[in-house]
Amino acid sequence: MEERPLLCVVGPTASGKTGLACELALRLGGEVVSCDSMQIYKGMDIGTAKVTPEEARGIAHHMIDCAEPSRPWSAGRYARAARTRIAEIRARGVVPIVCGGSGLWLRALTEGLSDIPDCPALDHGPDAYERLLKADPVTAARLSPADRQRVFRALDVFAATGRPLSEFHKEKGAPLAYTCVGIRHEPRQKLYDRINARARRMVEDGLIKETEALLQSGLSADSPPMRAVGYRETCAFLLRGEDTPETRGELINAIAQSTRRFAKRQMTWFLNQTETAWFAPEDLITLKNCKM
RNA sequence: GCCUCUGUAGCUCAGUUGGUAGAGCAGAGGACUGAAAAUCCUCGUGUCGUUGGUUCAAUUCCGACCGGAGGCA
Repeated sequence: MEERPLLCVVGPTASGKTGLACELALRLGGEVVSCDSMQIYKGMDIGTAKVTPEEARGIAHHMIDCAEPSRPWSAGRYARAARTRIAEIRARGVVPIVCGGSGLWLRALTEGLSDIPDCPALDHGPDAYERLLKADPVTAARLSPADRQRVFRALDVFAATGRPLSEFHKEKGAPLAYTCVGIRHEPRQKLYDRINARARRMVEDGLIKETEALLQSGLSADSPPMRAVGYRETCAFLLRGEDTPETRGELINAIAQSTRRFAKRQMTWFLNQTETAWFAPEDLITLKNCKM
């Protein structure tokens, strides 16, 4: 079978990726493969804006609800699973359409990551950076000592394999043939308006109950999924224990604000780390009206 | 009407024993190889409310006026 480049719909949160991916799938006879580091988890629906049946219009979606929030996935695990799934979809003669806003996950899927064994996450203590300086000076040089997450990761790799992370990075992953189309709202305020409205809708649609249920299932408030935009703020709201119209308004504002910042980071990634063909939402309306 | 406090960056405020000012938040830009919706880096000139006075020099001291808060009538 001919391998057409993998079509990927990218862009910041709330830009309209889901709608575009479904529309394309409908026209191309495709199925959607999510590339979203939070929609992968069960029980996180409202806060991650997962596709609803109405939006999906019968289009099959993959790589959603694959994991329990208590057992977080990694970009590497996602890439392996998604590549397998994409191969299966293609084997059926169906066009896979990737849709998502998780930059690193998309890179892992499309470009591949270096082949590094699983390394247990350890607590490397306050002098982590000093130790990394000795173990892996190359990685240490490009990291800020304050970037504990990356410093710890580099030490994890060294502890588990005895090799510096920078050595692994010299061996690139295996890339796929792919092409990215992105949705870009200009001026940015247009996107922000959508984000603000969506934050409100999420709370109205039951984000608080959803978060409560996750916490009651035993998920810790500082587990990676609970630190996601929306859930983090809702946990703080729940902890405060005051549910009034005012505190709800504050919650909505807090969620909208961190979502805006998140969207900005996503745009920085896609603009600078990927080669994406950008379309304005207006152009996509035209696209929808023409025969493909 | 009188008295007291107050007016400094979009917001909350600090400060200048008189030499034109700085934090947090917000915002902007950036980085990014298994937590990535994460994590981290960089960026602050603003008639220091207005207007007179004192002074070599006032945002800083004094007066008046305007806005805000409180108190007394």
